Amino acid sequence: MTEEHDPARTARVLWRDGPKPATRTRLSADTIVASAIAVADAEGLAGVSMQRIAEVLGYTAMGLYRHVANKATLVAAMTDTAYGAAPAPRRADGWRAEIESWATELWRVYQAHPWLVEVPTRSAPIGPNELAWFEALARPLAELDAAGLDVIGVATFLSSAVRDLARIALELDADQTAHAEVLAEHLDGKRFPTLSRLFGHAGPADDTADLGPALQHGLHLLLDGIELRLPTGKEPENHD
Amino acid sequence: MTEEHDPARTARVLWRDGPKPATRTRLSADTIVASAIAVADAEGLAGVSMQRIAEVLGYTAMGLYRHVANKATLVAAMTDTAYGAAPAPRRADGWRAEIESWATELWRVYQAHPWLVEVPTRSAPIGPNELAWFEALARPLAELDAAGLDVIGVATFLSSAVRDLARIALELDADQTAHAEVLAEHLDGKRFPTLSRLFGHAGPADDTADLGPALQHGLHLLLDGIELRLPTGKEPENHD
DNA sequence: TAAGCTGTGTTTATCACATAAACACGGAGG
DNA sequence: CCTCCGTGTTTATGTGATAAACACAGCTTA
Repeated sequence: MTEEHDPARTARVLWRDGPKPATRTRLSADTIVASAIAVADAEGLAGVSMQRIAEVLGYTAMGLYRHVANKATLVAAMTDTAYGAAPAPRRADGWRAEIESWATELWRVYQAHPWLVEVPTRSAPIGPNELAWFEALARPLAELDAAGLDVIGVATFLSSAVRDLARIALELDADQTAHAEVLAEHLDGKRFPTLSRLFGHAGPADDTADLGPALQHGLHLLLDGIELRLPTGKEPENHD
Repeated sequence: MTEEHDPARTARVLWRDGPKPATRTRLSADTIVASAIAVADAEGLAGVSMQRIAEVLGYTAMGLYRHVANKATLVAAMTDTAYGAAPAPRRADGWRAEIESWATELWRVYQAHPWLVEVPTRSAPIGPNELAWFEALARPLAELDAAGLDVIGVATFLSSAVRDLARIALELDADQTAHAEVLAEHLDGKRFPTLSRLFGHAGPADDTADLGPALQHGLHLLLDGIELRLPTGKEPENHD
């Protein structure tokens, strides 16, 4: 069991609430986080160990602890940093376009930092960037005046879908053939009629590897559902 | 870096394709998996170590390796087992009800085995139960004859949302107050106008802790979106 | 039925990691 | 100049996965 991830301490790093900027210091939380992200980008979260990061920076593992409390904190900081600045509002484009673009941008973040989906998120560490992303999605939804729309609920639903779709897509990316084999071997038509028909005999690898389309499609349906609730019988147009 | 999770080997355990049932053996993969699930239910995935499980069963850690290859395999087996049998088809109830019920059942699985959302899913290990769950969702969708509906895409989208919503709900459950504090401290109205308005000053803890509603709501919208594509101008009814 | 083979569990050992504790060194303040 | 503190280092501990060699019980076969 890992040590008791202290959320308050973590928050202080995430929001740069540290007490003093310190003096003659070579290392800093920011450089550590940056290196850790670089390593994770290249080798996945598994490649990030205190020793490894220290080594990359030319220090010893224990040196890092002067700046980051513990590994959980480091990972939390990496995470929030990796999300980066949330997309700027684009009211002019209309709410649908804005939300679709939001989802696409988030998808790109996961492509750029695949390890984000591996981050064990025990005790949701909500950092500034993560919050800003959420805000950027909630705003257009909130301005919508759709009957009985639960903004937080929808926003959570959507963020969740994006994250998990990204996770699956990245996993398949990494492990396509093995996955396809197992499936091919066991996907018999009696037990799984629908799936075996849909996947056909070609195996699903190619179709499912890029979940971008699934995201677009699901999102589209969801937005159609929202549009239904807008005032005035404004018919949902065909957005294909 | 953990050892190279061999999917073929894992598959053999998941699908019980093992070569021989073996002879005079006290331990077995099934007992090991069962104990591991029990431990995980009680203490989370972090509580599951080879030593721990062995100890529970009255053996040494290395003894387990005669039956499970490695820890990744064990976890994969735990996972598929924990999902349990997929819900039986209920065509009579209509497709909406069937899908809503599917989501609810899956949500319950996550409540029963919270560690499922912690499972690091590198290289999607598709076991029989997982596949059956997916089939149970894909079937009603596939029978739907909705214009341009990407069944696999929607099914993936929905499963993803359920899993990740469950993850978030469980995390908040575990860590509510700390989370609320951080939020309360940093959620200023200038940077996050929408969020701070929606959350109000009460803090979001109570509202977001139970994501069941968010799931119901998002699902509802999604289904509305699907319903729009059904043949004949069959108007979506109000399912509140 | 005795000698070995094989399948099961054990002992021992290694290595990777996180992190605690004591220590060392260099500059800032008295 | 001496001392203290901040910053990084050395040393040490504990946990976990898992390799390798070993031990023992039955089954096999002669």
